[in-house]
Amino acid sequence: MALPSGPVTASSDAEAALFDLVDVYDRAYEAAAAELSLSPAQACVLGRLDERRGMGALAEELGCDASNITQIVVRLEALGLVTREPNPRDRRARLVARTPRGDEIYHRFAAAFTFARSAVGRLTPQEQDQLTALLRKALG
Amino acid sequence: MALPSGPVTASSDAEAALFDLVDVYDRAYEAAAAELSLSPAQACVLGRLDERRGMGALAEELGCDASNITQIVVRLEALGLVTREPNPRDRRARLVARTPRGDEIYHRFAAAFTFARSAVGRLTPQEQDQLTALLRKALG
DNA sequence: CACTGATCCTTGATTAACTCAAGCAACGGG
DNA sequence: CCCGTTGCTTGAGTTAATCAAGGATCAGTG
Repeated sequence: MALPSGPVTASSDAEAALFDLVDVYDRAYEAAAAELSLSPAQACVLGRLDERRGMGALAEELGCDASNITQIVVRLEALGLVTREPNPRDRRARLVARTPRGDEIYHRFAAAFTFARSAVGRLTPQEQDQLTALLRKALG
Repeated sequence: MALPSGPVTASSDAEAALFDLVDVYDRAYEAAAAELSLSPAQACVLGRLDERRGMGALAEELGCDASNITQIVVRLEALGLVTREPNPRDRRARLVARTPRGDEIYHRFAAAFTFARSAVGRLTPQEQDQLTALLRKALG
């Protein structure tokens, strides 16, 4: 289990609530991945492959070094969850795509990660809209 | 940079907003730690040492194996940020405490981690209360 | 007091994530 | 046909995390 991000001593209830949310969210994500024997990073990459895409695009979107993506994709490939096809338009590049098994595992992961769904589900539709608006405003 | 926790394809705006919040929060935490040449895990442990405490208490609070804490604390000790004193009441146990330098570094970290503070600061006091209530309800 | 089992922590081994530096191959403009 | 750039991989090194095993100490019991 990754150590939580915080808390820095919260100076308000709202900050403390934010921290709790982040902590529970992250732990739930990790637990859902673990149910399918995935690391959080593997689940994350798998989740970005609804469309096939290049290694570089993944690295940029995820804000990490390309070599990190290489490593994670190699492991996903070894698990039979993705393929790396040559890109016909550019022979330097490779297109990563989920296999049928990758699709299945990912869907099961998405089903197992109930936290965000059920958290939102505890709110009325109005409250959901309120929350969305408040978070968007807070995010600036 | 740790890969983000999600998104699982969000089925509502509220879920997407939750994900965005968690992502930005985690990245900000990591960036603040990096400013002080700390890993997120080191910052996390340092933040739990306002009072001196045992290794086991840290492991339990953080939900990880004791040997993980040993490792992190050893590095913090090598950096001169914490000490491991013998526990006079139990010679098996050791009490971890921040050094003055650990205090200083941690306070600088807390100052650098502005995300939660400034996010909440973008809201009026009423909105802050609303947000807190909504998050608490969503957390169940 | 001596035993016994539990507790506290460390060590060692292993895996994964992440970063950086270096390199290869292919692209594309002159 | 160069040559700089781009896309990705490889290699080396650090950290985090887990598990298994072990040493030392404690605490209760006979």
